Amino acid sequence: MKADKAETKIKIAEAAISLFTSQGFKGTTVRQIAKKAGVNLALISYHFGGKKGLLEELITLFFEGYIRRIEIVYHTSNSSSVKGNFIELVESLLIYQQKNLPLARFVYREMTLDSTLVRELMSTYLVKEKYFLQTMFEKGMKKKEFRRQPIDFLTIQFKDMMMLPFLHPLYLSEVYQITAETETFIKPYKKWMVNWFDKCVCQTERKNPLLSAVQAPLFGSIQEKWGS
Amino acid sequence: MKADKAETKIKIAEAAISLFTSQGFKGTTVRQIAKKAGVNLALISYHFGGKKGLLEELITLFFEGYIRRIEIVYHTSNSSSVKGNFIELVESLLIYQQKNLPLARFVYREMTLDSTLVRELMSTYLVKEKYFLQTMFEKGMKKKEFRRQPIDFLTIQFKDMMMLPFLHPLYLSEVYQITAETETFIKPYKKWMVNWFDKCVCQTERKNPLLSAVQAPLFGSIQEKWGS
DNA sequence: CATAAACCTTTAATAATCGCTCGACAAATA
DNA sequence: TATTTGTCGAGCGATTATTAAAGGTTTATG
Repeated sequence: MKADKAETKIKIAEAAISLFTSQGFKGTTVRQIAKKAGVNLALISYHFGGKKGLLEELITLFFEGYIRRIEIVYHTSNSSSVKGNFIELVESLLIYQQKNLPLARFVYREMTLDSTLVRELMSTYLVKEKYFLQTMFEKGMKKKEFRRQPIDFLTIQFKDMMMLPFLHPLYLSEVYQITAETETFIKPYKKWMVNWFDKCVCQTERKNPLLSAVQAPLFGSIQEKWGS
Repeated sequence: MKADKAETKIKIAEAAISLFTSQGFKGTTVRQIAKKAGVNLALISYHFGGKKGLLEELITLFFEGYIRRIEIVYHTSNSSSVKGNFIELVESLLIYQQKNLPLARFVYREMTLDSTLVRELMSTYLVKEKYFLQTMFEKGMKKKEFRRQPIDFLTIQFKDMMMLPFLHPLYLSEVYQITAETETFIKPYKKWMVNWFDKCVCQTERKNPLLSAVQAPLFGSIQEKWGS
């Protein structure tokens, strides 16, 4: 019996993601993957050119989609404020990571290792990510919308906050009974990040007495612009 | 020739930490450890009861020191403000992690896996850590020193910010040319975290006009209390 | 100082498991 | 029918962690 080629490939990939996520790449055997996928062991080498090829294909798949999301927001954002751009970005990336939660988790973990693959991925994708984020932050600073502050730390913290719930889901569920998988998570966490933008990233109105004076009546419309 | 027992054990532990950190636990073989430590292969099983025992001993060692640092600040802090307590904690934990940077990195990575060991460690150490942190945050809120906000997110973000530079040092050095190993790192990063406390955690003075009015002349002494 | 006990280290070997490939077979394609 | 493509079982060669047995060294005891 000969199933569809694409179908078995997907079955292998799904099984691999699940196992890599909970056990790590090195901690997972091709036999486990084949068994979980319900296919023959040799098909992994046939379709992906071996265990290592499977890993690279999965990681690349994740980062391609990840960077694409950033580029889309970067180029086609219709928000007038930079903070608005960022909020669109936050929403897009949270949804993307949540949809690919196990994949994201194991990719992020794997990226903490030392290997030539990791270094290649960093110079390919993460340098690009850094460029987009820092350009956006700088834009916000130039417009006096953001407070001037160390841009490296700012970028790193933003990325880290975006990554946190998907790198440590077991920690969140075991210690805090928070599940990043559910739909109910994204909303409050997004709100939390918006609050961080307001308090830490944006220019505080206190430093500009004039703006502070007119702030109250304008409050509604400004909020509208930024989205809820 | 027979070396000192403790000496051999330390050599093995150091080699293991180095290799686990860059290659991961599963990615490291006992032969590599023995070769790097310059000792016989069987000594690892002899001294640590096998590779797994070595892992558990190292992780436990790290968390024991980690929790002790928290407890010390928690019980013996001489700061009058809760924010002052936290700043002492930040400094103590940053130094501890920096002194054990490779160990911290591989422990944090290993904690993102699914295993009974990880779950045990979480319920043993991370639940305790959560208790201390949340109690401190609640104290700050009761004293109106901290703004009322979701305490789970607050605690998680604090822990995450404390962990960030030590879980992703390769990312920081490859993409940002930041090295968490150097002494020059702690100071600006600590400052960054203090700023986060001021902006995001603490009650803003704007909400209390009276305090705001007397703030300027008192500025010096308050700053003194909190430490630089 | 001599001897026994405890401790540390090495050699050699074991069983288990690893990723991967080969040849046969079946199904689709031409 | 001939060829390509997908699937499978069997098994290869290499490597894994671990251990048992024995040798060497230190320490305690008389």
